[in-house]
Amino acid sequence: MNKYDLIVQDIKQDISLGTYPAYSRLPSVAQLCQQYEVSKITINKALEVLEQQGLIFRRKGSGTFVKKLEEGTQIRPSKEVSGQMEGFMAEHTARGERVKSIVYTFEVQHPSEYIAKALDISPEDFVYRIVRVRIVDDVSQVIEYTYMPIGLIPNLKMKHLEHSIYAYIENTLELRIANAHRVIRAVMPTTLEAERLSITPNEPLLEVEQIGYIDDGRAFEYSVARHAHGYEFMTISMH
Amino acid sequence: MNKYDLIVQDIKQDISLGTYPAYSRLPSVAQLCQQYEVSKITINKALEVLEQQGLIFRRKGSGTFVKKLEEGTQIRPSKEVSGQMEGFMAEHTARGERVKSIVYTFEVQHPSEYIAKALDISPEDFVYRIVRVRIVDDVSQVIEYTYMPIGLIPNLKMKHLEHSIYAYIENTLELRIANAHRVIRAVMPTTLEAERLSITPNEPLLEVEQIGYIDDGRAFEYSVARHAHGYEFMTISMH
DNA sequence: AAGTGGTCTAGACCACTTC
DNA sequence: AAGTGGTCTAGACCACTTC
Repeated sequence: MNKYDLIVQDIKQDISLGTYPAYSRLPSVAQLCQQYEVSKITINKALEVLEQQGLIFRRKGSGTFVKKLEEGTQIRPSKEVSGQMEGFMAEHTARGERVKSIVYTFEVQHPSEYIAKALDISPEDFVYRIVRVRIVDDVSQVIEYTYMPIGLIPNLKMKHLEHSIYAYIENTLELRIANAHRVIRAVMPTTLEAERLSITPNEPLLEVEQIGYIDDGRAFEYSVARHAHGYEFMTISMH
Repeated sequence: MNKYDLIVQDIKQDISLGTYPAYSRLPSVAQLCQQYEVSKITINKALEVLEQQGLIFRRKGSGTFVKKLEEGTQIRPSKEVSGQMEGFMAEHTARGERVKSIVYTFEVQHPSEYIAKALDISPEDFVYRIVRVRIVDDVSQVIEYTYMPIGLIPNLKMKHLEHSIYAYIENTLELRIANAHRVIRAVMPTTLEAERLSITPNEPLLEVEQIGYIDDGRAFEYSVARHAHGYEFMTISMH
């Protein structure tokens, strides 16, 4: 673990315990350097992470302050702001929820031109096509259409789909998932989707189209997830 | 302008001109240090920015590589990944589009308890309540419900609403907008909204609920924007 | 004038990949 | 063994705010 990550965790804890209450000033960078026995750059990196997670704000010449948290915001011990890249399973089981999956489709086919482009492969390569509904605490939450190149993700089995594909990729294949590009839209469900999600056909869905990348830059996943039941996507943006 | 920002701009240009094509390796950090006559930390910071914008990826022990851009992705010369915090007006006029606003409501009132909490003010303070429809190239794109504390944003006038509130805040009031917390959902329009947006009542909208902050940590804006016509919200997340 | 955070340097050491 | 990016140090200088 890096020094700055440890400092991030420590300051996070101090904020969540109320040692540093909302609007209070953190010790100055110089003081934090002394306290943690590190150099200025290490403190700076830690504060940068905390700022990007929306927990503090920094004012040149003035100091670093604890942000007032909005109602219902939880300080996460993990690195993620809103649990984006952990995978569906990890995110929900971490909250103590029961997750099930119904797999409607699991086949291998040639990708459409659009998907081939997104994954940066040839239309003559093969991809898995997976259709799953994810069920959290007995409520159908989301229907996912996932495409993955078999060349990159070999030997994918039904049992992985029923649990976590991400765990298979990271633990068994030992690939490191790096980041994802997402496009978010509002859509209406098709008749089939409404049926599979047990919703009325006039409930809008939040569609998240995603291309996931591993750390060597290759796209390992193109997916479209359509979330029901007022699913919320949270994000923090810097000016 | 910082050194690293200049390097970011320069490398961006080299990528968009094809000097560094997709999948090619950038010069090593050491080489870039020589080339730009800066230290390693400066190059690192520049590459960090480019990575967060999704233009490159870095592999320890291996090098820094140009990412394959998805179809339709534009490299922006500005700092923003997806133009989140520039304000609606600036974002669209930058693209050469004509932007108009219809102001339906412009009044001062006490905030609801929920909005008072979001803005971290008392329910006895006053806020502007603004309802606007934004029209881009003669198409109604979005209806916005905006609440701002009059204590923080004094003397707001109709002419600002018709153009850019952000410009008024940054240029006239000289407040610096720092960041925003957003929650995104899919919703259906009300009958009134469908009318004002000139859409059918069964077209889903992308709702973006936002709290905007200035650089001293105070919330200057609570707003709910409901976007029509398949508006897309784009984001990049790191693992 | 004193304190603050932001940027930057020259250099060190490390884990990792193999250009 | 050589090259790579990532982290970290001790210290400098700067713009900014006034703790």
